[in-house]
Amino acid sequence: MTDKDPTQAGTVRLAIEREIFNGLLAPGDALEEGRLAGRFGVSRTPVREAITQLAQAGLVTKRAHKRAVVAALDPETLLELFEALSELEGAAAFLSTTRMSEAERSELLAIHEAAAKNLRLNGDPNEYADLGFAFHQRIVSGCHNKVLIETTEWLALRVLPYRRFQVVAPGRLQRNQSDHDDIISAIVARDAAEARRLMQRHTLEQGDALMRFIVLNKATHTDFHPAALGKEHPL
Amino acid sequence: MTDKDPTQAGTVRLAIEREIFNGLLAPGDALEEGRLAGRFGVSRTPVREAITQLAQAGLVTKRAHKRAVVAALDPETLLELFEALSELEGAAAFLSTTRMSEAERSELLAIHEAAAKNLRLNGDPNEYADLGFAFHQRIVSGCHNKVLIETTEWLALRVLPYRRFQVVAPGRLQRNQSDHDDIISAIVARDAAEARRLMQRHTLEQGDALMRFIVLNKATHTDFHPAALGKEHPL
DNA sequence: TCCATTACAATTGTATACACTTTACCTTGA
DNA sequence: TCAAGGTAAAGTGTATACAATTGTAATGGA
Repeated sequence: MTDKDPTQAGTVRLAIEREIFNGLLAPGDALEEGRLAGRFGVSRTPVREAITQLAQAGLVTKRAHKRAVVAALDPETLLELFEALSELEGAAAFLSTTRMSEAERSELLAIHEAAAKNLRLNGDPNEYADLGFAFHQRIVSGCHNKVLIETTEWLALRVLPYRRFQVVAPGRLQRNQSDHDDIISAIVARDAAEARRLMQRHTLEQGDALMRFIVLNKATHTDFHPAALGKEHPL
Repeated sequence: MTDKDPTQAGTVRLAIEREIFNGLLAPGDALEEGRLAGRFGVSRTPVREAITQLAQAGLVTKRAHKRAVVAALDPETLLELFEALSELEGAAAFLSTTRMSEAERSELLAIHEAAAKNLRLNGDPNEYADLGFAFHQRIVSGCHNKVLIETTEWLALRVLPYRRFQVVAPGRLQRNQSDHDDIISAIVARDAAEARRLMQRHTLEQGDALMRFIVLNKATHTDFHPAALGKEHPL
């Protein structure tokens, strides 16, 4: 997914992608080719190509003769996204249970334990979030099916701009950790079917939690504009 | 997926896509921007944009400063593709079992029965293939999850160029039909878990059959070049 | 005042020109 | 004959110019 593309179009694409994940560019924001070209110091051509790629990836939407905008997911689509993602991550967990190498499994355990330690000692929540992300990623990559991995990451990418809204609801982290506990247990016990079931339910619940937060906090889309969370918006 | 895009880039993209599915452009073939531009009577710019889109969709591969080529799937990737596809179609079957409307269900039944009739009367094999495709498609679309549908079709698209190699092995059609029988039964009985299991196994077996055929018939990739099956290759 | 129409500005879509990279061929030497 | 190097051809990447379309605001009439 993150191909080292020495071409300017590739560089610009990564830069825009980064700004979307950073929240500098939020869902609904317009991507003007001319401005971006000026900001990045290139011509419109590579910018246009970058936007085309992002559009195909689903991160921005683009209709003929209209300005491209960062993809804004309505609650329904967000729910569908998590439903599909839960199936894919569940499948990955199923396959990973029997396919992970010993090294991969112990790395997964190490990540899980680091997260547990962070939680016990009331560590940095951002670090905990990163560990949680790593946890999911290792389970997915453990299935050793490049197509499945790519597809899963492709979907996960689309919800990434919304992850920043994830609020730390009371008890949410503990619940998350205990879910991970159970998943680890199933994997260690080589119970693939159970790993699938737990992983799927877990991802689905994550989506529900995010959805609930967004629906509760929104009047219009602009209300949960990431830039409103502290970052100043660029021209 | 098939957006009506009045722009030339969109038209060119559809045209190239069509040629790939037709076999006019086969896996491994190079896509030269200049030639294509000449053939379609446009400049290189929209052609280039079309290729970028196809590359992002996975139908062609493109590296910097190298000619874009129609994606050639090695057997390993093909297997991975079917494994992932089987999970998605299984998930779709699971969801469709409870979500399909009465109309959708009866349409699915009608398709299934038409296929059965075709098989009984030794009808046109191409028609049977079309009905089989429709069968899968209805089950997928019945899940009412646009993201899941799009993702599934996206993967199915990538194996489409290879479907033409599907040989009618003896007893293969009967086996296919009996698989469909069982899936229908599970859906009618509202046994979602069983529908998932059967659908997943079925898709996986389809992939195995295709794989087996390809591996048996290939010495090099060019040996199962679609153009070799009758169509003359375009310059 | 309000709405429709129309002209103008802003932005996207396409063509063309050019720079840079890769590929292919040809030469040259052993 | 074959390998290595270099040179020309071909092809991609980017910039720029222009055409086509859309957004916007001003103007006129009711």
